[in-house]
Amino acid sequence: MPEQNEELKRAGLKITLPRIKILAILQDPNNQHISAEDVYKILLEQQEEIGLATVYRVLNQFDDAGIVTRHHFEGGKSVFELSHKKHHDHLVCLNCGKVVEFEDDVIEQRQEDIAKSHKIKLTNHSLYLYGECEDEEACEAYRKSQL
Amino acid sequence: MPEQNEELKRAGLKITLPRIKILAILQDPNNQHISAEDVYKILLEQQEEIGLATVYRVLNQFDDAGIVTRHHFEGGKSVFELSHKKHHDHLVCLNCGKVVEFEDDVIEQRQEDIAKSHKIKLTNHSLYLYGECEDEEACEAYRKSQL
DNA sequence: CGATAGTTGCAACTGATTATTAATTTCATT
DNA sequence: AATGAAATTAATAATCAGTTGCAACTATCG
Repeated sequence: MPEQNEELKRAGLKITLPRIKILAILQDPNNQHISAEDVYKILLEQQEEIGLATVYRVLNQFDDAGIVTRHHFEGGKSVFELSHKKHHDHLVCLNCGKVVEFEDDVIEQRQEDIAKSHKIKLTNHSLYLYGECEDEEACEAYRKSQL
Repeated sequence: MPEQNEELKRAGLKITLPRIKILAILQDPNNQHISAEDVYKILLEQQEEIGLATVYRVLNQFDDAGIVTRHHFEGGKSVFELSHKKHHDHLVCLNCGKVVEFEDDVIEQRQEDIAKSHKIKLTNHSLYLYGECEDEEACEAYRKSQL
């Protein structure tokens, strides 16, 4: 009974095969910031009998339970990542799709100040930086490795 | 021949009724940060014969021409605003939907630094702050005024 | 005015996500 | 280990925002 089951129990979710499998996929370091479709594809590759709707449903439950965090990167579809301990924002290369996580206390503080100055209590925010790797070699190599 | 026609001409677009009407709606101070659907609704209220697809097409053309800027607020659908001269970010009240524009040079600078430190050339970014008005009276009043 | 390239409205389509529902599975209790 | 209620599932249809193909129209230039 691996630690995944603990996580599910803590969230008040029954331990089912789809949930265990999906959680395992999310825990794979290669799959940080993954879309529902891509989770589904991996499950199919693993010969799992699962419906795409179940993947969406489970990811939403994980989000509600705080197990994962949903992000809306450019490109229309949601991506999910395991909830870390600490807050962070994202820097995305539009060429290779690489995602860098960062945290910046100065920015965080300014956001608070700005909200306060407009008499709004901040509940959350989304900050995404988009750009292009300066090292084109590495960028191209990474892009190819992701297909 | 109002100034709208100039704007369209400059963008290399023919001056047609749908484009003039849509541009006029965008220029109304009440309609900053408006969705395609809402533009369409206003046109219908004005007894205009127009298709929703045309609204989407025209807004995309305006975006390409730099006349409007597209934003992805929480909630799935895009909103558009007339392109201002200077860059700014947005602070949104999740209760009443009020949108406050702000600019902060410190944040802008930190973003540049962060991107540079990760060897990524920044092309653009999206920063949205979400919260709740502290003045609940005013918030509620504003919310009602938007229906 | 007449030609033509750009536009329009409609309807059908897409891609991402959610709702419905009948069947299956978990799990606390026998 | 067997049981049964409640939760969960797979499959399918439905939805929602946005796009596209196309025949009919129209702004603009000569």
